[in-house]
Amino acid sequence: MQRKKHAVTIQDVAKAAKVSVSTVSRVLNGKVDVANETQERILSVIAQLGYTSNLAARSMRSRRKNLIGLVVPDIGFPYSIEIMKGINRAIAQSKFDLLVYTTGDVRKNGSALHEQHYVSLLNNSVTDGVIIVASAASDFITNAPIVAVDPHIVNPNYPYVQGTNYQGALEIMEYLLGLGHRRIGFINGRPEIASAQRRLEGYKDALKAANIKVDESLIVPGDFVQPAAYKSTLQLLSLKDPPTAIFAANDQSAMGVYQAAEELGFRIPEDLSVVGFDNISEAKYMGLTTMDQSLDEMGYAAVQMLIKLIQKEPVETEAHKIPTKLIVRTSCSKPRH
Amino acid sequence: MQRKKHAVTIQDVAKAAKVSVSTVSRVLNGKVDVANETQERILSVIAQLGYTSNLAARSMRSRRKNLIGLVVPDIGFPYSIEIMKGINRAIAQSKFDLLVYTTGDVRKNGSALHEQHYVSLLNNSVTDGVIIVASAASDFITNAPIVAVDPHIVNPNYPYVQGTNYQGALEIMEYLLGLGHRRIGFINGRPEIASAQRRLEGYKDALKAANIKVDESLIVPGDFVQPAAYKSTLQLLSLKDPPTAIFAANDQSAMGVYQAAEELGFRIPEDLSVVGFDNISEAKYMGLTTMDQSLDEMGYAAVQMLIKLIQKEPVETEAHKIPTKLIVRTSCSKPRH
DNA sequence: TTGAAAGCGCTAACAG
DNA sequence: CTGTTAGCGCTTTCAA
Repeated sequence: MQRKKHAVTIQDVAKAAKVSVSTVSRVLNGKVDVANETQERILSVIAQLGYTSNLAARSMRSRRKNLIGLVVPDIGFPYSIEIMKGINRAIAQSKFDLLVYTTGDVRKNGSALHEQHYVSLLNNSVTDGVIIVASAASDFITNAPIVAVDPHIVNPNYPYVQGTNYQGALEIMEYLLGLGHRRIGFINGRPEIASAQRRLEGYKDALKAANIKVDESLIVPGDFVQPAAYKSTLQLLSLKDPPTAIFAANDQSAMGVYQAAEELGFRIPEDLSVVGFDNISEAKYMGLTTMDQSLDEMGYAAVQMLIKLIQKEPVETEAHKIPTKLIVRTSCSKPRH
Repeated sequence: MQRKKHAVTIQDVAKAAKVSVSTVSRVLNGKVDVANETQERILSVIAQLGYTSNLAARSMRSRRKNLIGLVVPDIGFPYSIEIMKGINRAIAQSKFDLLVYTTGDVRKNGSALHEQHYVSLLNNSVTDGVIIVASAASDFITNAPIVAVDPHIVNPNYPYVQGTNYQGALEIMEYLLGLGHRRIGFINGRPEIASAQRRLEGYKDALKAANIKVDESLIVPGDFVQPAAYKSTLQLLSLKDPPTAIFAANDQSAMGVYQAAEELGFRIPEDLSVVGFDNISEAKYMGLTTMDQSLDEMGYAAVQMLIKLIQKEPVETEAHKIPTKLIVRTSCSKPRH
């Protein structure tokens, strides 16, 4: 059974070591001006009593906490997980620890409105800086620095890290066009989100550059989720003149495309070439080509950036762009006529 | 640019609303004894100033924080991620939020020794209770409750949740023995960890029950990681009388088995049946059979249990056992003679 | 219904 | 080198 002792405080330690609390505080914070003998006595008392300083109290008084905050709506979502992997990697190499705050569900606390709340919660007290994932706010009021990863809005007024969505979309299209595809379907993302907008722009611009008229009937909703993409793909593939290739705005929708294509008896990639934005580990088994958005690199870069801000080192003012990369594990096919 | 205003405190709110801090605190905490008029005035000032209460200060004074803590060494590791998925699910349904503390790397702060530290850090200040993953300590001193998920040691002195490792191993063996396998290799886990010990026991007991002598040369180290399992599998498969099936103690080592088997030209499952403990999403593409440890269920159950403890509701004193389940996506083969 | 004041556990001057 | 003291921002008696 866990001992439910009343938590031992710095006072208890001071009393037991027969010194004042300030002396204990000094050894706790590694100040040099403490006699060796006293220091050892205090240390041994601390060990003996199993004392751990009170996070809340300490945070309230000291400037530096060596703690970085992360605000995510949902830590079980693959998207969040990828970003967290990168953040974790960077944290492991740093002297900072990480405190992740989550409500477990975007809907539980209507994220958009409450982002500011959570950021303040951490940043005004326990954290030296905060990373916020997929933020929708255009502004944040904090005294400690903040860095956003893949913000939803287009030009936020705070430092952020994002992928090269437009460039990536261009590359996907160049790849497909290079194989000879002329009718390429596009499964759109959530239209209000910046990254989805950029991907769509890339799709359109690539077509224009190739002198192919944009056929709006080939652009269908997907909302970044599988069911919507599935439905849209069924629709796309039953056109009189169906596309020979499909570009899905993210990994979830690529899965939806796969599901629909399989159901209709289309083989991938022989009958239908599919490229999905974001990365899917099973992609190679499904014949999909993917455009890796390197979410983990974004998380990694965000931590680096935040640490610089915390240490007041210079940071390039322009957004950190993390390059996307095309992963052709199973080649797409040329269109059949 | 983020406004770096000095954080707005309850004092600022009080001043602006022309009331005392205690009155502000009252409306903040939903006390009833506040005049409607005052209440509304304060609320509007709060909104206007963008006030967020200081987590640290608040934690110091109040008993209930509606916050659950989670201590994990590494949030980028698949094992941790699975558990966190379940925890996230449970948190989403509850009124509690989650605060995850991680150093990013087991090695960064020699976990075993520091677990107590991190638990106290959270539990003595900001959280109402803590979940600790893969704990190695046999005891914890805290004033708030704690629940361990998959503890490393055998009989910890605190509430915990774990899988049915022994039972699962038996089932795997019964499955393989039922197919006719008689020489079954075992890739061991980390021998000091309870779950690995139970899996090995299951392996041995199943053999004994089938009147097959345990051949120690078929039990090889794997340490729960791919490289070690890979090496051991090479060794196993080059015996004069190699096993016809291999039972890997976890998913990572199953990957190592796959890699080695592929390299030596063994086809799975035709030439070699492989069952791995824990779950691998690509398993079905690789011909592997898996025993799902349901790490996410363990995380989910841990939250449920912790919430009951926090609310001082009764909890079965005996450990929560989460059943493992065999996933036969691609059947193993019968041994060839 | 409200305010004044005490104090949570800690750090940071300032004396000695 | 060490102790005394003053708060950090908040909740919570206790009076008014």
